[in-house]
Amino acid sequence: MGRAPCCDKSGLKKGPWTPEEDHILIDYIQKNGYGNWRTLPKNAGLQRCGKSCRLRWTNYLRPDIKRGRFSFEEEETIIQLHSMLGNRWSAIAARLPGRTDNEIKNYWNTHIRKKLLRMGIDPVTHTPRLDLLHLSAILNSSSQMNFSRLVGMHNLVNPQLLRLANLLSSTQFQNQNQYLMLQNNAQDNQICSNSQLQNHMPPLVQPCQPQNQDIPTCTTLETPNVPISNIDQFRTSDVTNFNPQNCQLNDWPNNQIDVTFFPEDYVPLSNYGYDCVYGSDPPPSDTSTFQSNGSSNFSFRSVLSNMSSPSSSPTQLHSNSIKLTSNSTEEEKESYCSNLLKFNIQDMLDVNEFV
DNA sequence: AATACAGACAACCGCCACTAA
DNA sequence: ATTAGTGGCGGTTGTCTGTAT
Repeated sequence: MGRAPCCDKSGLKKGPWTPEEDHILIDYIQKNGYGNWRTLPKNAGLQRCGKSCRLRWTNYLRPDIKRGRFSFEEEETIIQLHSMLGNRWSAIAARLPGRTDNEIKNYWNTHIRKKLLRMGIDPVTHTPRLDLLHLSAILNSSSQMNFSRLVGMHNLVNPQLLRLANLLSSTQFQNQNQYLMLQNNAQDNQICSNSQLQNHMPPLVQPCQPQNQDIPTCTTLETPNVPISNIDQFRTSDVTNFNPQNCQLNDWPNNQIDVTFFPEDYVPLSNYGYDCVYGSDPPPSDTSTFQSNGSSNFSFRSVLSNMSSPSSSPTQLHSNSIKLTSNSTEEEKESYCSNLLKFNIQDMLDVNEFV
């Protein structure tokens, strides 16, 4: 035999709380505390479910709640914590005094998430957009489907997108090692569970197993000869029968890519194309060819660690030449954030095209 | 001025781990 | 040992408000 039901749901009020109800709830809790939410509404004389009372109190009426806009420092903290903890809003809220999990969750979904997307960053993984990465996986999907076959896709997909995707694809195999290393570190430090960690790493190369329903599988592209000018069109195309095996072009020897495939001003990137404001390696001097076998020194890990490592922030974040305060304007803050997480690839193409 | 649309956020829903009975 | 309620959490929805047309 279990406990009695928490409340009889019939006849209980739902929807927005009135000031009178708030007053009753505050009064009651100030006098009696909030030990038992089941009996609280009845004792207080509220026609509400105990759960509703608890939510109203913890998310809105609690005296220690800080109302108003999030400061830039708070926003920065949320991003860092989210990169470590994922959508564990209560855990994030525990590190932001005066803020509730609900408030942080709302702020993330309405502000931060969109901001990261605008910057070309996947708000779930805190790495460059998953759709771009997945496209890179498509391109890298098998030994038979190497980079040279992109030429056959030129009229199907935005060439710039292909270039970006290939750029990212070159990092995939390296990421596997980094993932394993980070996983071990996470286990050692007990930062987060493996499943959480996986959510923060770029996908391993798993062709034909999309990580996200929105993302086409590798055997897609049914609408040949239809230029796809941006990623949204690509994603919404009816693409089911494309078979890379049917590509007619020969492979380039030694997996070396003709430099003419890249923009004239292209320079191989360090740090996976992230232009971290601190610690990025200088570009290699030889830019005549580009190795597509993942031998370049790009590193998403640097991004992840820069965003997630408590030691890297806020000190280093604040080391930027632009000093922001709580009074900084929204534009200043956004500009500052954009610089923090700027892609080098933005130098060679406009990522916003794909957002 | 009216309408449509988007953004913001409060509140609800459903699930899960814990635990009282 | 089992059952079922409680509290907590994350995801989603509903409503209000501001802005654009």
